[in-house]
This record gives sequence, structure tokens and C-alpha cells, in this order.
Amino acid sequence: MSLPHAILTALVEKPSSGLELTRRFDRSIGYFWSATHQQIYRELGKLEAEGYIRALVADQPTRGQKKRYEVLSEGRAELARWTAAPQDPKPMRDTMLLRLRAAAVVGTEGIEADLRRHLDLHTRQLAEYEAIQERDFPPGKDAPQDRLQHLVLRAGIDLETFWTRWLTHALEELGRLPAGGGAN
Amino acid sequence: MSLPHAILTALVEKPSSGLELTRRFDRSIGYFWSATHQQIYRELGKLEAEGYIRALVADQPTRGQKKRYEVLSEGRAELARWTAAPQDPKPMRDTMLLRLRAAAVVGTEGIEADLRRHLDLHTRQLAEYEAIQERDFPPGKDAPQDRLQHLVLRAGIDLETFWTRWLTHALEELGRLPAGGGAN
DNA sequence: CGGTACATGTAAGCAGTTACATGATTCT
DNA sequence: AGAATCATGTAACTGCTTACATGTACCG
Repeated sequence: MSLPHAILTALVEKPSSGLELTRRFDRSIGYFWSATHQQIYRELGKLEAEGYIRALVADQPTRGQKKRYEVLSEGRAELARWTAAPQDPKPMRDTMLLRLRAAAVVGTEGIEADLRRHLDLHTRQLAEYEAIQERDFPPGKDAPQDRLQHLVLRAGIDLETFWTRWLTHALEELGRLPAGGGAN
Repeated sequence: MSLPHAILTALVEKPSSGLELTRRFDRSIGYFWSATHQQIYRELGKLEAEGYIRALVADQPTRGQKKRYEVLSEGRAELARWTAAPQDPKPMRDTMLLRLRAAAVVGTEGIEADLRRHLDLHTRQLAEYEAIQERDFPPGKDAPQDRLQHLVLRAGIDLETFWTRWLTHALEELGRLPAGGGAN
């Protein structure tokens, strides 16, 4: 039940239309909670029905017409409630780790190329995060309101740093292996 | 499409019944691909129907009767194919990061306790991983067949290390904040 | 007036979660 | 015989993904 709250957060930060939200999810919020435009439109409908947000539009027509949504006080209250409520961390689910475990029994044939590709993708993502950090959080001045945003960005940077290091290490190990088939 | 391959991997490592698989997912494979017993039984049925695995049982009855599955050569081939096939990394989805971003606009009230709780949970998980490392991969001897398994375990250790550090840092930042309400 | 980009939506399907049901075995 | 545990399943639901549909505005 996180998507509605991701949308509420985005709308509190700045009232937007569905497509604007979609773009913002691609840029910033989507870095840790991705969503497609279909999910967003569906969820906007629900949030409006529940009285958490309100559409500002010249009423009548509905398709192709731009709608701008804003958060109502009930929505803001729900977001605050959700933020404070305890939630268990979800168990990790990572396909690459699973594939390496599978490679241990069926052989490492072919996985190296994809490890390299992932390393490249994570390296790019890391560079993107670091560019954002330099732009939005230059060293020296550190406004207290921005501390939380910076903290979240730093999680992204540290995670991508972890992946680039781990993938590099994995490629080293793979190169040192007797090559080809797995155990059994 | 990862669950069937997680199950195939587990079954290649060791033929098992549904419940045995469930337990092994709780202990080891589930550390990076969790699954409940309902998912596992459903998926075992599909895998059998597709001719990837075979049940060894005294035929007739079905409920309450223990079934042991083994992987057929088609299943092994499918697993090898899947392991080598390129797959894009899934965008991250983390609720705690989302909550912190929400806290930046609706206030940090109440989130600190859950950050502490998560720090505790991740600290325990890290300790569990390190215990496994000491038991299964003692320093010094390093059989080449085990290198891949160790690599995967190390990913778990490094990830939990990241979370404990980041959560500690987050709690420090939170304590240094003007307390209570967010921006706006 | 035809094409492209903008903007909002519908429908179908799949994967994962939660709650519940049922049979078999073992222990007292 | 009754209770606890082992073992296998069914059903309903929620959330996410993929593919497609429809309308509007603008540009040449």
C-alpha cells in the first residue's frame, strides 16, 4: 500500500496532472518507487473517490483534457498517519543473485556478459545520483529542510556504489573460475 | 518469472518435497527470493505439467501424502537457458526511503521508533549472515565450487552492512533536526 | 488536413499475499 | 480416541505489468 502514499507525497510537494506525475516518477520519486502512467491514473481515481485529493478542471469532458490534482487535508492526514505507522521491511528479491546461485549448479556459461551490462547500468545510475547531489546539495551549505532529501539521495548513492563494487568483484571471481559447467 | 527458476535451482541442488522446499526457502534461498508454501505448491504443479520436473510417489492419493520432486533434463536445460539470458535489473522499491521523503513534507513525527526497529532487524540479519559465513566459508580454505555461493552470501552481508550504517546515520540526522512538523 | 506529441484512460493477465480447508501421521 | 504436527492444497484478493484505445492541441 505504498503507491497511493507516493502519489500523495508528490502532490503535496507540488499539485500536478497525471502525466506530470508520471514524469516526476521517472525522474525523482521513481528512483525508489517506480510507477507507470496506468498505475498512476488508476490510483488518482481511487484517491479522489476516497476524498484524499481533488481535481481542478473545467468539469465536463474527461479524455484528453488536462486535470490538475491537489491534496486535501484528509489526504495530508492520511499521509502523516502512514509515514509514522510501523512497517516491516520486505524481504529482498534479486534476480541476479538468484541467477548466480543457479549458475553454481548449471554452469556460468553466458552470465558474464550480463554481469558486465549490469555493472555498466549501475555505474551510470551512480553517476546520475552524484550529479544530482552536486547540483542540489553542494558541500558547505546544508539547509536543515533539505537534510532528509539528501539522506534519501545518499541511500541511492551508497546502494549503487555497493552494486558496482559487488559486480566488479563478481566478474573477478568468475574470471578466476575453472570456466564453463557447474557442479554435479 | 523467477520463482520457477528458484525452485528448479533448489531441486537440482537436492530433490525435495513441497514442505522441504518451503523450509529451505525460509533458510537459504529465501534470503534473496522469498516464497510461501502456497506459491511453491502452485508452481510445482505447473513445473510438473510443463515436463520440467517429476514427482516420485506411490501414485494414487494426493492430499497429505508426501511427494518428492526431481528435476528432469528439460528442467535443467530451461534453468541453464534462463541463467544465461539477459535480464534488466528491476527498479528499486523501498518503503522506508519513501516514508522519509514523505516525512520531509508532513513531519518526522513517529518515524524514529520504526527506524530504530529496522536498524535492530538489519543488525540481526547481518549477524545471521556472518554466522553462516564463519560456518560455511571459514577463512583460509576456499574450494572453487563454493566461490559463487560465497559471492552471493557476501552480497547479503554487504547489503545489510549498508542498511545498518545508513539507518544509524538517518537516526543521527533526525536527532539533529528542528523536531516535529515538516515543510509547508 | 495529416502527422506528431500530449493527455487520459480500459482490459486482460500474472505474480504474490492472506485466509482457509483437508488428509495423514505420530504421540499420549 | 483426541490433540498436535506434518503435508498438501483451494479460493479470493490485491498490486503490477503489458497491450491497446481514445481524445486534444499544435505544427507545417
